[in-house]
Amino acid sequence: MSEVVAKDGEAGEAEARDESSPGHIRLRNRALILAAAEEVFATQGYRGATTAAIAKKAGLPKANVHYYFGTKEALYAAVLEDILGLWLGELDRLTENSDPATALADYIRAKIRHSRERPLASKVYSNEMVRGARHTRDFLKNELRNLVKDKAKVLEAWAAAGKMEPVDPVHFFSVIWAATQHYADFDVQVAALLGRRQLGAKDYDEAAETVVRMVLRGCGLKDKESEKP
Amino acid sequence: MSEVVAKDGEAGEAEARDESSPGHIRLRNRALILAAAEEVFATQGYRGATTAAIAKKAGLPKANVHYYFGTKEALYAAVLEDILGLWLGELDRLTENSDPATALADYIRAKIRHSRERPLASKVYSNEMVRGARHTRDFLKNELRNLVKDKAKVLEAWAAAGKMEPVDPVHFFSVIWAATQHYADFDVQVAALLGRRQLGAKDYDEAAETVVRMVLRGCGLKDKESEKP
DNA sequence: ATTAAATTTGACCAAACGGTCAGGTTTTTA
DNA sequence: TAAAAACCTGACCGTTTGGTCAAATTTAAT
Repeated sequence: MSEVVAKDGEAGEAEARDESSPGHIRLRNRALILAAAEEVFATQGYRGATTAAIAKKAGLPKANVHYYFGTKEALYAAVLEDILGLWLGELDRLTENSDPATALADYIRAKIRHSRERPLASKVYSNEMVRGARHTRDFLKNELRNLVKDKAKVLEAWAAAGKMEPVDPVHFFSVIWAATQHYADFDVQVAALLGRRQLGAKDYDEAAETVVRMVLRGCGLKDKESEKP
Repeated sequence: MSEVVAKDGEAGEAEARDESSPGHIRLRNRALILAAAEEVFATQGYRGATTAAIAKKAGLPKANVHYYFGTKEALYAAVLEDILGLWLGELDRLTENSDPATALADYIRAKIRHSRERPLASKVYSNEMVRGARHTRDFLKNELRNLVKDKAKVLEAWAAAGKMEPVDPVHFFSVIWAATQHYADFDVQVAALLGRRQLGAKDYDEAAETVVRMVLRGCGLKDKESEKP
């Protein structure tokens, strides 16, 4: 129903400025609720998330959640908006003038780091896609598609300059996103296969290097062991 | 709560044998309900799926669903059991004696075909993983982990024979699964990026070739353009 | 044909759900 | 400091949910 993005909300989960500034209560409570909602939506799904559970996790009464966000659907849209914001900024490293191997390796490592640091965001997004992207159709068809078109030009330029082999940009990015987000969405599965209770720093590093190697070689590039974040 | 697999259910969505055999009603109705449940669980999530919606899609009254499966959770477990069965059989192609490039390429193409033919199964599984694999913990830690250990030996043998470079088996399979299942779970996203309403045969073929190229080159193999299913 | 077993189903229930609201308290403004 | 705006929240409501059940019907076994 409601559509998302391009409304520029006020809180990205970060803190309000100092105390006792005009809207500091609103900012703080919205951030509390958004963080709680992200967790509950990620672990319970849209329908499984109850406003009562979100309120409890945020440490507020349920009516307060409705006071700030109105409906559950509006709260969900706000959570998604936060998440889609993260999505868009990360591809900046890929420019015609940068070195393909370095830029791609850094991008993949950044995506894996993101999977480690904000797995809940990835899970909410994954859930949204699996259920048919009802709240994000326009984002996919406009913002994200245009972004891929832009980056497709970069890939073409690199290929034209003989720096890499030509690739289909959509499938290229799809595989990168699938592989990197897998370590957030399926963390339980990977951990079980590795015989661990949780994934550790080393696991994420090895994951990143595996993906980097496959992607770089997949388009005719050599792994340069670039600087790791 | 309930655990899954290794109970060998009776219907894999297929038909009962002929009519008027002893348990033909049970078989037919269970299959109807399982198919309906897979669709509803895939598109609505566990909590979003209602027994009423499943019953309606199966063309039966709600009480009938409970008559055959007892609780919603038991029905969910039965659906998962069906799906996990598919999971296990597909890795058979990977044996020490087979050619790595051919076997891996065929396996990846089979996984992509699976994503195309049974996207709902993949979505139910994805949802289960994202939500923490509460019904599949034992499957992951036992059946699936042992399977990966087995196939790790095959990869080691191939590497020892100089047929490919050594790889971490868990990350290797994780990337393959992530990339292939992505075309089922995120079909809406890929379609949007390609500017289509739905993915077509050509899209899946190109996806498969992209993944095959990356995976084969990623472990030092040449693409042999093996027979496509 | 008779009985036993399996199947069908509308009606019903307690619990949980998203959402509302009136009346109170705190914060901000003037 | 007084008025206004923003914030808070227990209690409440209509709806939906998973699940039950008894009575009826159909199918299977003897």
